[in-house]
Amino acid sequence: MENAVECSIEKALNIIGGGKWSFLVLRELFEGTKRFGELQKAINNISPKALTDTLRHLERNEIVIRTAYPTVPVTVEYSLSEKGHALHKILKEMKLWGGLNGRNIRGCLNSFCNIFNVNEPFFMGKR
Amino acid sequence: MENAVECSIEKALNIIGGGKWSFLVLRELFEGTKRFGELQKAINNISPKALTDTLRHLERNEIVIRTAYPTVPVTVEYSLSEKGHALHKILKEMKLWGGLNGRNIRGCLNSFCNIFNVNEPFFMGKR
DNA sequence: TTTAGCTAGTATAAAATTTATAGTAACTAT
DNA sequence: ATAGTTACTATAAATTTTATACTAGCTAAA
Repeated sequence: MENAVECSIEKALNIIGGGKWSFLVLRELFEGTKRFGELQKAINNISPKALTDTLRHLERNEIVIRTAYPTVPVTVEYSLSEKGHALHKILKEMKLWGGLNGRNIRGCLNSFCNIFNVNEPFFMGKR
Repeated sequence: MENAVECSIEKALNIIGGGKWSFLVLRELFEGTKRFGELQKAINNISPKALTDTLRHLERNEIVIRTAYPTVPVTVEYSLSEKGHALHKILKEMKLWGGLNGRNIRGCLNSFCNIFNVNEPFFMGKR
């Protein structure tokens, strides 16, 4: 277990989270404070467990702040810490790139697949 | 299977790859053209299968260009396409953030775990 | 002429992670 | 009493990732 050397990109990735949902949770929280149910509705196909795990991970890494209010039933709000807000530039560049380079590619590949009757090549695995 | 709506961030993430290795492969390729063996050596703990899968994925999405030379044994080089180069800004911001916010956190948490004898809280799962 | 070594991978099974599904507490509203 | 709310947890099943060994097609050394 030699974790000695770790570049800044690895550091960032490890803190943000290896999971595939972190960036999408962050995307939602950049819009402002949100509740569990709102996040679940906004993020397509995320399971409550995956959401809980992602939020806990981000919380432990001081990116997300969890605030529980003693209402009935309990109300829990999630927001970004300062460190979390600092991630905005990454997301911004990602959005820019996705907007410029992501156009129709998925649709094209899906069409390709349909026409030639081959496996969906877009993701590395099945969904 | 409704893939109808997809924000730019999702587009970017889907193209870059859900896998946990894509960003690290990209990091290496920003340094210039590299070969399979070089990438494997440079990226800690990546298995040849994971590397192959990641490279194929990036290739299919036109981010990485694979060039095979008919030498003996065969020589294969991987480099970034123009679209791949355009990802540089994302990586740059990630590196910046990681440099500023990633310092010692892992070490601190590991120490915390040792002292209080709790599970490693840094990753979402076990490694 | 066996032996080992190289590159760029595959094949397979085992391990780990992620998902789906159902269920929980502790209430409120009807 | 019944259904509905929120923020989750538990469990097993499905999927993904990893480890391990193996391949082709050569070269270079002993």
